[in-house]
Amino acid sequence: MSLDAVILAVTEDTPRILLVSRDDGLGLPAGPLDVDADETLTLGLRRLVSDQTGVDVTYVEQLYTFGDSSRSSSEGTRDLAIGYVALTAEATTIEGARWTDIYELFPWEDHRSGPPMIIPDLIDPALRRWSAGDGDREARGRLNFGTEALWDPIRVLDRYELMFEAGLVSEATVEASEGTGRRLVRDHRRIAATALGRLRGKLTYRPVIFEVLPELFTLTELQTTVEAIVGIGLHKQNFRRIVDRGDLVEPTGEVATSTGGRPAELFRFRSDVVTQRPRPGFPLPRPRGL
Amino acid sequence: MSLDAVILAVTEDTPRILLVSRDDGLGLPAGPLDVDADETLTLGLRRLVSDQTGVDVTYVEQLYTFGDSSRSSSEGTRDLAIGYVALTAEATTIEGARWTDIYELFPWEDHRSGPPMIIPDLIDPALRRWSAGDGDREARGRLNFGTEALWDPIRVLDRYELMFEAGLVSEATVEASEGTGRRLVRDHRRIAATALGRLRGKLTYRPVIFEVLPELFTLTELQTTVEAIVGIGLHKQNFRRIVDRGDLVEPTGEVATSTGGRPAELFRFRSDVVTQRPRPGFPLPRPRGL
DNA sequence: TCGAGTAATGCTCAGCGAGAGCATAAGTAG
DNA sequence: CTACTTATGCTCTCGCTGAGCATTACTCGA
Repeated sequence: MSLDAVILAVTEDTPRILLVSRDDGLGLPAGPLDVDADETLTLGLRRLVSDQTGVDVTYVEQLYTFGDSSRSSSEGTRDLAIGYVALTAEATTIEGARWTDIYELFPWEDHRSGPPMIIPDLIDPALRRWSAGDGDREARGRLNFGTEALWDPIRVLDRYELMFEAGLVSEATVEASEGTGRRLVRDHRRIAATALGRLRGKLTYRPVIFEVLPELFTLTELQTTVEAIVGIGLHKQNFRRIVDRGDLVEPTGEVATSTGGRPAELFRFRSDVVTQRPRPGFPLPRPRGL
Repeated sequence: MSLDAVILAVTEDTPRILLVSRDDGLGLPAGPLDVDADETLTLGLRRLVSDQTGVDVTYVEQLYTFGDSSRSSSEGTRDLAIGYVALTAEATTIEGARWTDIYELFPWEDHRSGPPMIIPDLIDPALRRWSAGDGDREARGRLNFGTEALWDPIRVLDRYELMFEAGLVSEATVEASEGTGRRLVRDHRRIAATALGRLRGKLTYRPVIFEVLPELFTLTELQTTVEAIVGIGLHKQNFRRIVDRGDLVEPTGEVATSTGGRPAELFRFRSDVVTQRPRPGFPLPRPRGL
């Protein structure tokens, strides 16, 4: 039984995932649960991450338990893996661990400056070839990579699985096209996709974003951090309106010494929103067509 | 390592959970994974449910993996339990298994005819005693059981945990007040709460409701089934509008031989919505105040 | 010192969707 | 034929969302 951790931080508008070097390539921090030392699974995960990377995470959420027989190491046993997402402010790692832009793993997921070129240049043509004539495949292609108006940030796993089925991403045992992002060992890239989708969804109803922000921050920093994770650009004034009305932050009176332009006020997270509002978070623009 | 299943069906406007009799009381169908026989965890769960209850489920979704040391049976090992939600049309069970109205477990969750009396009569006073003077407790009480306008159907687990902390529900090792719903063995009632909340949320973006409906149904049957699970009443005409605009169903031309009143047309689920819309489901009325 | 540049913050407005109610149609039971 | 019941259609209002314009408060260079 192993614990696999997807650890995310955001620095300078870049969402980064913590990876470790293994014999067979890069992978997630992962390892067995120490049943003697760790009271809970969450504590086990924290210790494991700390041991392997030197990073202490602030937020932990269980993702999914993977246990198909394709994971079995030998007959009569079953390798279970419990996946986790964890958040933290970016910190220095020990030897063997490194922060990597998560969009290196999923280059089609970053739409902050419009749809990335990899979609029209590489994915769309490949999907067209893959689905030629098959109406169901065509519909899935359209839904997942079609018009920008239908783009749904949370469907990360659906898109990854579509790419996988179409032979566009490689996993440990399956070779596929090049140029579609960095591969990880075993099914770790798939777990990372699950994590990114889950986190994007969670942002809309829980204030988890503040786990990756410093104590004090400007509204612009808050916005660009949200955008980094969600992968789409947001309207500045409307974003402020959401923050205001949601009572998510409180002003501190201090201002940031900015570089050029009017100085921004510094804000602090109001942690008691969670006992005051049923779903405190950042509602994303809804994809059109329900 | 065990698999625990929360199996739900809806008959005659009542959401029912499938329970089995054990030495120490009622509980969820549960048992170990057969690593030889079952290729995947999901298949293992289906077999287990079928063996213990005689029911074949149509939809299975993994919920959560529980593994704190409080579950350990002995030193040096760890009892893991993977919880699942499953859906099916209600079917006859074998001896020892029975369908039970899920609101017998959570009587405060059924708001289809307004707030249930147990809230003002029993829960509110008890919570007031529990939180007397403590501002944070008071805020949590208000948020979870306060005004009907803030009632959020998906926060089932939050409410259960609040009840538990306030000594209002019993679990295996913890005695509490009477009259607050049927108890189950171990932490099975908590798992059921997790399942109900998850399912309510899922309804809003995935067409899982059709897993508990027959092939053909009227719009009223569809609505009452949704209401049964969500636990709140919905505006009839607006519900139709959602169904129409969401392209979730298609007319069959046939009509139901109803009892009294104008006959209703029969509809069928359009299963290809899932490849056409990013989030096909039934948006619930949002709680006010974000 | 002044003007240009840059970013923060304030305000407005059109369009859409959700919530709620009224009106009509099409059956059944006496 | 009438009263009753349920299904279905339509409308209207309000609030929220998306989008843009305007103003403020700084820095930097001429």
